[in-house]
Amino acid sequence: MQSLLTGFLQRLLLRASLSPEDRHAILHMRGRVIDMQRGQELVVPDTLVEYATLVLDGIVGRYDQMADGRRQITAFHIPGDMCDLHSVPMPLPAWGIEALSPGRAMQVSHADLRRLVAERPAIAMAFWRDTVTDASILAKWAANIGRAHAAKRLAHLFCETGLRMEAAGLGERTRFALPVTQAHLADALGLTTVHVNRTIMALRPDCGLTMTGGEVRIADWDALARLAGFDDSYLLLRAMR
Amino acid sequence: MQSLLTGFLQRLLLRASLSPEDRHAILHMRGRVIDMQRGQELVVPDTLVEYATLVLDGIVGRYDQMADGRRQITAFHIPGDMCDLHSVPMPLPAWGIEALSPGRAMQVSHADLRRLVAERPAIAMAFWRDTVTDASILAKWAANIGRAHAAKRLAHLFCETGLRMEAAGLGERTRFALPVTQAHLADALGLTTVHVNRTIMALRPDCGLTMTGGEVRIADWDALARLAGFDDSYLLLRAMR
DNA sequence: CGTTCGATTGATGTTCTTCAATATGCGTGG
DNA sequence: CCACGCATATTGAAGAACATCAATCGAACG
Repeated sequence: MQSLLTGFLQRLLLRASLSPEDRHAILHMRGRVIDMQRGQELVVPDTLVEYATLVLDGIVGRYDQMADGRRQITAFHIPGDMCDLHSVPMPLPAWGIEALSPGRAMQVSHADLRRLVAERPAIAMAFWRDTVTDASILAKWAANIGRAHAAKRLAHLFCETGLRMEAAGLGERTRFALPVTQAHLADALGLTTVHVNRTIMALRPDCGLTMTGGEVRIADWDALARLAGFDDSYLLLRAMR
Repeated sequence: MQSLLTGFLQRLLLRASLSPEDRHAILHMRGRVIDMQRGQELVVPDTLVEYATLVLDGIVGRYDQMADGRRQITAFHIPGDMCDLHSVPMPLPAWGIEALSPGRAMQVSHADLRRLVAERPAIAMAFWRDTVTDASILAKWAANIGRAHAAKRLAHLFCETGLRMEAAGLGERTRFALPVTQAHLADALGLTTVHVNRTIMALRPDCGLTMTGGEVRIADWDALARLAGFDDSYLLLRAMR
């Protein structure tokens, strides 16, 4: 079980310092490992949850479901992310969480997490910081959706995901696995699948961007970052160093 | 100073239960009261902050500033909100905060807040919960911006603000002060001022909505809520009851 | 009384959506 | 091994929502 948790600990250590005892406590959390199918619901909106979900493999998405059937994805979670750590202080979320690709996850009970938080202030602060980081990314998504054109939105999302993957040790910023569909990208960016498709194809010659077989490759990172107006400070990767 | 803090305590108590000692500790926080002008910067992006800001009067906005001058407002903060409580665990935010109207605010030092959090686990949880509530609202904003047309976006924002005002004891959902400009609304909704103006005027006959002299009145709440597809669960007002 | 900021209006252009059809890949069962 | 079905990707044409540019109006304020 320990090896499954190293990714999560690594993520926390990006933005917090934890004592050996705290690290030990993180690595010895227990949970249930589940296999996920694409589209599988992990958290249903407005339903009480009793565990947080650590992504082990695959991509998981948080989304807002509208009455008319439209949906907005508000986060991509990559392996090592404890999605819905929010539910520890607030176990009745209005959003939903679902697997965007096949993969595996570990469900860690709120009872365990609350005990950890109560006994270890440094872990409490690290968890709080983790949800604040998530909020910082979400604010940037809102800005991207509200104020950028399609090409810039896509470019920004790919830059962000590349950096997050690299920071998590899951590839390079210019080459990483992102096994989601164009419809998922559309739901994340507030666009239609048709327009996402056309925009990605326009990005290929401009930035050497390809997305085939669930793998993203970025031949010209600088061109993509320039188009996106990308500034990584919102990822808070250096905030506590 | 106590009376200035009752609004914040009231806000926390919407979603948390605190012991008399905890309440006492909240009410006896100390801080510096400042007057705000419209447009005044409270937090500059990518700059270290050493205090959180409690809104006493007026409206405060969190925003993302893009390189090309465009800006996206990612939160409206009303009196009683401790904006940037996020900065307690993460004092180098990528976003900015500015006064959207004249008003007053109280700056509470991080040192005091961290001490409070370290000594009082219930307050730590209440603060964490507060930032999670903010994230829930932000996720809904992202969905609104990404997936709703202009009229629906505006209607949703007015419904949300009305309910939050009412919950904070600052008016009724159908009548409350919102002293922001149409340009602010545009920046919050990912639209232009021109389009906001035209859309508001279209909402007047449909939902009896008026916005004059910084005051919003909603004659037909049900029509507005229907248009917005409004469901208040994301405000988490009943989550901990 | 002029200045400034915000609200309003008009005309025109463009990004993106919508609707529809077709293509492609991939797993599954015959 | 091939045929089939399903999900995803791709392409085209037409229309709608919103942006842009530009001007005017109105109220607050020094």
